[in-house]
Amino acid sequence: MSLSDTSQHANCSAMSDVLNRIGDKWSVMVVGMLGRNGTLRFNELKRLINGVSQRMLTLTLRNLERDGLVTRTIYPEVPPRVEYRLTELGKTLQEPISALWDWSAENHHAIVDARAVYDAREDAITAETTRKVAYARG
Amino acid sequence: MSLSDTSQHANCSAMSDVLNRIGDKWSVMVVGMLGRNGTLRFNELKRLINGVSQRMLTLTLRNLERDGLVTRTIYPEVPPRVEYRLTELGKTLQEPISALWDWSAENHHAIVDARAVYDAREDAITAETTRKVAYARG
DNA sequence: CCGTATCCGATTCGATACTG
DNA sequence: CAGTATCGAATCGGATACGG
Repeated sequence: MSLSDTSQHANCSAMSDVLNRIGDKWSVMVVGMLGRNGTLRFNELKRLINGVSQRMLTLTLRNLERDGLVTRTIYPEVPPRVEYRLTELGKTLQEPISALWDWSAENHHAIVDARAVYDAREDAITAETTRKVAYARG
Repeated sequence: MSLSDTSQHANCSAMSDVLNRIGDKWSVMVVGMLGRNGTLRFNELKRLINGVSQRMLTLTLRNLERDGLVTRTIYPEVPPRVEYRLTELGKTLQEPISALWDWSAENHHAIVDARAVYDAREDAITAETTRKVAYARG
């Protein structure tokens, strides 16, 4: 099934829960990092992924593990060591995510520019309204 | 810049806001629908996208317009008619989104299965804990 | 028809503190 | 080191009502 095959009748809810996970910022980051580095420990991931909190990294990794995209290996040592890596299924996800990543990098500037144009226009409208109000008042 | 080029030094926050929009379920749906159908009116989109509220569709379309991915054309008629279509930039987004969509369709079952296995194991652990507690009590 | 405005419950997420 | 638990602020998002 491809996008063009997906008729109105196809149940989009099946895609939704996949997209909910895929679309999650932290999940994308984790898959990206594990894809590049192979195997990483919890705190290595935490350091690599800028801005993720311990809580969110834990939740993200649990969800990815639950979905069969990441394996979690515990080494019963002191201090404890836990290693994460992509499963075979997880590796297949690398390609579409990489495509999205590339697109983001390539078009980020265009989007930022478009936003600036849009916001400038919005501000102009607001300013004009303000002037009209001021005129009505004056 | 590709995924493999993205070093630890690269600022991931640039990707983040792109991914925030891309990862949004409704945005993906809207881009998918507009990509397939070319031009759609507000209520056509609302009907095609299962479960979207008027509020969310409006917000999603505004954000896509702001990001330069969608154009909004108003025809000053009675009753009013507003048409949405992808910009050139929006069309380039179709391919990576389509790849992700295909991956979702292809691997949805594997993920659901993995979740079932994971949850069954979790339940087993919980049950065992419960038994131990019951034993300790009894 | 195509929105905007408002309310409000649900969810998210960071911060913090604590554990094996 | 690698988590878990809890709390509160913030955001999300549906429902509803209203407007051009």
